[in-house]
Amino acid sequence: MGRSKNYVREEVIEQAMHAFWLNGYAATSLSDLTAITGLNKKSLYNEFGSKEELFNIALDHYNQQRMPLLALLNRQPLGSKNIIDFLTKLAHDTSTKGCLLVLSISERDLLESAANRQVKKDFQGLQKLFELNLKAEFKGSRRDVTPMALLLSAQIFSIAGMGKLNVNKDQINKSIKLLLSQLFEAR
Amino acid sequence: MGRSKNYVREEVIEQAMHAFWLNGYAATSLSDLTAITGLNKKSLYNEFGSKEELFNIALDHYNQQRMPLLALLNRQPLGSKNIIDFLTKLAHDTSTKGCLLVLSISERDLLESAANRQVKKDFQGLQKLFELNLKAEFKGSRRDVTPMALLLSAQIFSIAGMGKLNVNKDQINKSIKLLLSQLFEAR
DNA sequence: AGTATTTTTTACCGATTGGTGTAAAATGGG
DNA sequence: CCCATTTTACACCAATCGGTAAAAAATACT
Repeated sequence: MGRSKNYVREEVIEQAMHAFWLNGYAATSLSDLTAITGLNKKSLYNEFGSKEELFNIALDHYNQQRMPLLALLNRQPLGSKNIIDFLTKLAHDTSTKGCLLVLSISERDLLESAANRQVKKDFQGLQKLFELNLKAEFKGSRRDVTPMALLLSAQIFSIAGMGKLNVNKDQINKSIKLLLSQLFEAR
Repeated sequence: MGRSKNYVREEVIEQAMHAFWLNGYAATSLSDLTAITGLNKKSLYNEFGSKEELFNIALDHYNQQRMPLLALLNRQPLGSKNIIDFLTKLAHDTSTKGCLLVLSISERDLLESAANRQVKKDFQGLQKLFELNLKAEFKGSRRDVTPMALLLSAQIFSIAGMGKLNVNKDQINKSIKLLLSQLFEAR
C-alpha cells in the first residue's frame, strides 16, 4: 500500500494555524509554511489542496480549540453569569497574537473568501448567544437586549486590540471587569 | 527650472491613503498605487522615497484628518461630555473600511516599523486624553480612572470591528450609547 | 529660441509569489 | 524479495514583488 506519511495531519494544521495567526493569511508564504511544518510544498498540496484551503482548515481548527470558551455561553441556566465568565476568561487569555478570527476580517485576500463569510457567521452566532443569555437574565422586563448583546460581543475586538497593543494584562482584566460590573451589578 | 510636476502631492497622498486603508500595507502593491494615483513608479519614488515612507506619510495624513475628532477631547471644560461626543461621533462615522490605525497594528510587515510605533503612541495618547477627561469628571472622588479610560479608548477597536463586519450603523450607535449611559448617567 | 533642469517613460533587475511535473526514495502487501 | 503504490525531493513555471538605471519628453528661465 505504498509509503506511509512522514507527518501527522493534526500537527501540521496546528503549526499552520500558528503561522497564519502570527502573520496573517497573505503574509504567510508557502516557504513559511514548509519551514514551520517541516514538510515540503508538494506534500502540503497533496494533503490540503491549496494555501486557501489550508487556511480554512486552520480556521476550523482554531474554532475547535475555542469550543470550551464558547461552551461557557451555553451553560444552563442562561444568564449574565455565562457572559461574565466568558468575557473574563477571554480577557484573561489575551495575548499579543490577538484573535485569529478578528485579524482575518481585515485581510484583503480573504475579503470575498469562504473564510471571511465563516468569520462573519461566527460573530453573528456569538452575538446570538449573548442575546439568549441576556434575555434569560432580563426576562420579565421588556428591555431590548440587542444593543447590549452587540456591545458585549464587540468586546472581542477591544480585547484583541488591547492584546495586540501589548497592554498590561492586569489592566485589560480590570477594564473588562469594570464594564461587566457596570452592566450587571445590582446598584 | 525644468518641467513642472503634473500631479498634486496632497492628492496623491490622499489616494494612497485610501488604497492602504482598503487593502492594508502589504496587500497594496506598487502597481495598485500607480494605478490609483495615476503617476508612475519612478515619480512615486522621486516624491516619497519608498513604499514604506509613503505609508508613513499616508498615516500622517490620516491622523491630520482625524484632528477635528480628537479636538473634541481637548475642549474645556474637560469631562464626560467630551468623551460622550467623541465616541458618539466615532460610532456615527464608522464605515466598512474600519480604522486605518487599528488595521495597521496587525500588519506583519509593519510590526517593527516606524508606523507601528506611531500607532501605539497614538493609542496611548488617546488613552491619556480619556484619563484627563475622566479625572476632571470625577474630581474629588478617589476613584482610579485608568481602567475606565482603557475600556473607553479600546472601544475604537469595537467600533472599527463592527464597521468591518458591516453591522447596521443604527445598532452600532445604540450599543455605544448604551455603554456611555451606563458609565456616565446619573442613576 | 536655446538650454539647463526636471519629470516621465520604458525597460530592466534579482527575489519571491503560489503552484506543478517528474523522478527518486521509501514502504506497504504478496 | 519484489513490485506496485505512495510520499518525498528537486527543478521548474509564469507572474508579480519592490526598486532602479538610463534615456526621452517637457518645460521654465535667460
